[in-house]
Amino acid sequence: MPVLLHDTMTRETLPLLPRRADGTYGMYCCGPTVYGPAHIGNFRTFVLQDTLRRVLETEGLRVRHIRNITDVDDKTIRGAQAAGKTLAEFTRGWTEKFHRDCAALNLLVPHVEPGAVAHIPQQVRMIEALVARGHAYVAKDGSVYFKVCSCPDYGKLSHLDRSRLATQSTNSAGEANDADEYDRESAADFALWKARKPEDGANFWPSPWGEGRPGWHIECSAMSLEHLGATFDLHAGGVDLCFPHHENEIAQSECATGVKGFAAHWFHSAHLMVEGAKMSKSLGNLFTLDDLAAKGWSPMEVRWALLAGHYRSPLNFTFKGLEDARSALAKLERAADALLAAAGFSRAEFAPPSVNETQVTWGRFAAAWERLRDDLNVPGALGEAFKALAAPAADAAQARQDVAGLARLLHALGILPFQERPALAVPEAVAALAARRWEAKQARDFAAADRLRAEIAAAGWTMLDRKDGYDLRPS
RNA sequence: GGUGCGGUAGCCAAGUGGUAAGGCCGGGCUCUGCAAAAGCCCCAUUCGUCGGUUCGAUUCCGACCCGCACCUCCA
Repeated sequence: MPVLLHDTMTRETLPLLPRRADGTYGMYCCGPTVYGPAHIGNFRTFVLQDTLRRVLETEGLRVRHIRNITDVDDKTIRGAQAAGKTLAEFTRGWTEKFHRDCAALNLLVPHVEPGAVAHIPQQVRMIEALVARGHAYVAKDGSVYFKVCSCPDYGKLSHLDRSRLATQSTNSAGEANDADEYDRESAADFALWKARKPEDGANFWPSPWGEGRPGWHIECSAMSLEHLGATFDLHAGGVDLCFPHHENEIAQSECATGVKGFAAHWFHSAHLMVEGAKMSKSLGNLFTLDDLAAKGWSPMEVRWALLAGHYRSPLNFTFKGLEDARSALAKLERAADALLAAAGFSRAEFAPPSVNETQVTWGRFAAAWERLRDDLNVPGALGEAFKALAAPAADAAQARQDVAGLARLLHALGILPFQERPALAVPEAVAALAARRWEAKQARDFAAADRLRAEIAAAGWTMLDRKDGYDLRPS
């Protein structure tokens, strides 16, 4: 039974099967533009892509995962100039930050992470092919545009009517489109190569059409061709990329190579809302992982919260949702501990299964896995997992099966249990009060202990007693 | 206007032509100097509205209402 996933192009839920003879499953994911820290909206998409990859690998497929880094565009150039750095220095810094965040969220490292700047020749070659085949034209200033009307099935992914694309004037985005208004033959045509402008600074490259830089869409076409070939299994991104980015990629790639069927399957994840509102800088709700860490939320709690909804529905990210995630994760960890104890295992033995393991054991988590395999239904899978966990294992043998199944399931979800939560910085005064209260409690001076508890509460902290000590957390 | 997604308990969120998973919160009990935690139990006669098909619909069909997203460079 293969993994099933909804496909944007056909609008059907289809099996995910490798098309290559060698059995590898090639997936290309549109990665970040590295001009600042990625926010949780970006990470919802990357977490979902990572989860899909994990599910495919758990199913036994050998996945080849490509995720690009966009390291040249208006935003990166402006950012580098504002920071007084070269483009390469600037984007390297943000790429490294991105990698740290990905690691914290337990995202598997892609097999290749190609960058646009490192693939200029490939992009130029593809543009040359498009010009040679009559799918692109050179404008007066040396920019090159893709001729949308030369591609009869343009619009097949987003199901947009081509006749409307060129003529529409009342759409919401029509107004703010001056940046690329050079001298296109049609409003629907898009830039493949942008002629050098003064504001580009040192960021230009030679080409047959003069100095300049590649347009945005062409990088993914060139890099997917370079690393996966003219056709490959799956292409992923956020819903916003469906049009025009992915539509343009299809047009460029298929027209340049002459091979139809650029990507066999399209995986788009819905956007994230924050506290019921669209994320935007003006609302100040563009949280980064660091923002959330500063408020005491661990990356695993964030990952859980980001996975809490089905990928095709918009997810409303809230602090209540993070609290839910924290409680649910803690509950899962307790249940896992109980299972480990029943099986006679230690936490160290709660390891993900090896990829080549032939004996696939799901124990009582088979139903959860079925959910996951059917259109990446994470909420359904979690529901089944908790249902399975509600009753204790019948005996040690079942507990051992369950441990294997749960470990496998959590590995597929990328959930790492038993992570240390980062300790919050406790103010010295509060720490001192807590120490005094602990002493008072040990001396059974409960009146003093209660008084100190109240003082700690007044300072905004809650003291939680354990048998052998205590924890402090902001109240 | 076009295209798409969705409206299920206080919140989040699955799901099915046969009578509503799960998580969070809340309530009760047990345990416990107190507090918290934990364990156990309880918590939607009902699935946006109105029709239709059906022995039976939340699930299929139609209409309507509401929300959201995209419609040229935002994951």
